[in-house]
Amino acid sequence: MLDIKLLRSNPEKIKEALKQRKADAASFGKFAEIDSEWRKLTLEIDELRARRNKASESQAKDGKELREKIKELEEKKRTAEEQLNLILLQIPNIPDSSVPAGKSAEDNVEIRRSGKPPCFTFTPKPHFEIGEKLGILDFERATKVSGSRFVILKGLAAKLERALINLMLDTHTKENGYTEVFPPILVNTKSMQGTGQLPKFEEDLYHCSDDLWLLPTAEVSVTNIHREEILSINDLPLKYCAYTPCFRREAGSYGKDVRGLIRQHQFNKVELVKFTEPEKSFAELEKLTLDAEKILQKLGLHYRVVELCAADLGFASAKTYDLEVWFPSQGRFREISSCSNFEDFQARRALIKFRRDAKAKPEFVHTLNGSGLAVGRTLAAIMENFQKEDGTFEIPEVLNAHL
RNA sequence: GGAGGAGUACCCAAGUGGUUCAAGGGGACGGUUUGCUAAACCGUUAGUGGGAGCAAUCCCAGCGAGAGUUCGAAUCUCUCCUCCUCCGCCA
Repeated sequence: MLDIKLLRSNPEKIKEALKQRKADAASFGKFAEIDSEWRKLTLEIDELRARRNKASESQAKDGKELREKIKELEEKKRTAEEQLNLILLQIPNIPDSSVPAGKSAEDNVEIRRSGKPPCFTFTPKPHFEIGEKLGILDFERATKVSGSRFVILKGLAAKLERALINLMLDTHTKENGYTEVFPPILVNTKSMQGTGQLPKFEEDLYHCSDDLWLLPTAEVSVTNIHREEILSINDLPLKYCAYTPCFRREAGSYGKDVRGLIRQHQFNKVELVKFTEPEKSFAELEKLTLDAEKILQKLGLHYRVVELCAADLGFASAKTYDLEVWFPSQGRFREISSCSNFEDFQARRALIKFRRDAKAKPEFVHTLNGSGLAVGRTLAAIMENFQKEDGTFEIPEVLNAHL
């Protein structure tokens, strides 16, 4: 959520910024109108209430009339407030000034590369062929059990999945200084609103009974750990890592990546989340990205870091680096991690603040997160990059300690 | 799921319709004293959100959340949430 004061004082700046990310500026066309209506009502109500307070002090009898008038105006104010809130919750974050302009994902900027693509003396196979042939990936039965875009990992694949999770968690906790948490996987509506999944992206989410939602990413429950809290500056930066399954409906991606582990309704991910002071968040984003990269380096996978252009940024993000890993069967890089600085966008929605010292006014923290990494895609990348002509694949040395 | 109980500010806590437009204590912060620390004493302390104003400042909201009754609600009524105790069920 953006600062409402910014919307009042400088709407043009925001409209300009939103154009960059192809968001519709029309979404808050009525903002000014409704906002001034709201302020007018607020003033009127406050004055009436002041009069009522005076009247009740002297036990005068004209309070009834005032009460009815107040009730009427409050009703109107509530309506305006709801509309205003809906507008505010649907406006995306403003891209940071360092973010490159662009029209689409084509305009993302490569920042750096690590390693080299593997050379094959044969035509490399896609991971799902390798896995099905080895009997360790079973898409057919998973479809029977659940539906399309599900998989059953069997034997070595299941074991590798677990080893990867452990490698990631151990690296982030022991080497990168994150605190491991295992959060709820079902969350309430307020949490989904806090990080920005709702109200706008309901169609991407699984909604359960009792008004609970399945996590699309651990970002939601981990960031909301500190919702409506005032943190001490001594605790910053707070760094958490969490392994959770993630659930996405993938509405609107029919026909995309239909085969294999790349795009599943359920997948495992290790997530990194940080809470920082505003002036440190961009430096922390660089570090967080390096933390995620470290896993790919340990596994010996070829990857590149890409800075997303304004048009490709996620709803809540001010700046994002994607890590993309090489997939030999496709001859291209695919996203395996996304590391973002949300600045105070999520903190404002979720009311996460900190105090610089005992007397200071609370300020919003900055929140960041990144995948460290998407586990299924990592497994797929290992199978493809380290495959041998006989249809088997090598297991990176570093995983042995975790198998 | 059933039956009870509770939720007041950073913490503990008084308060069942109008000098409580939220006592008291602890803590925290500031000060006096002191070579330093502690103690003692004095003072400050609901944070927050919102509105008006160039500003000093003024006003409004707020006792778990929301609605209601009333001239007036922490206090009465209803709904919901959370926690605790007992019973039942359960990995």
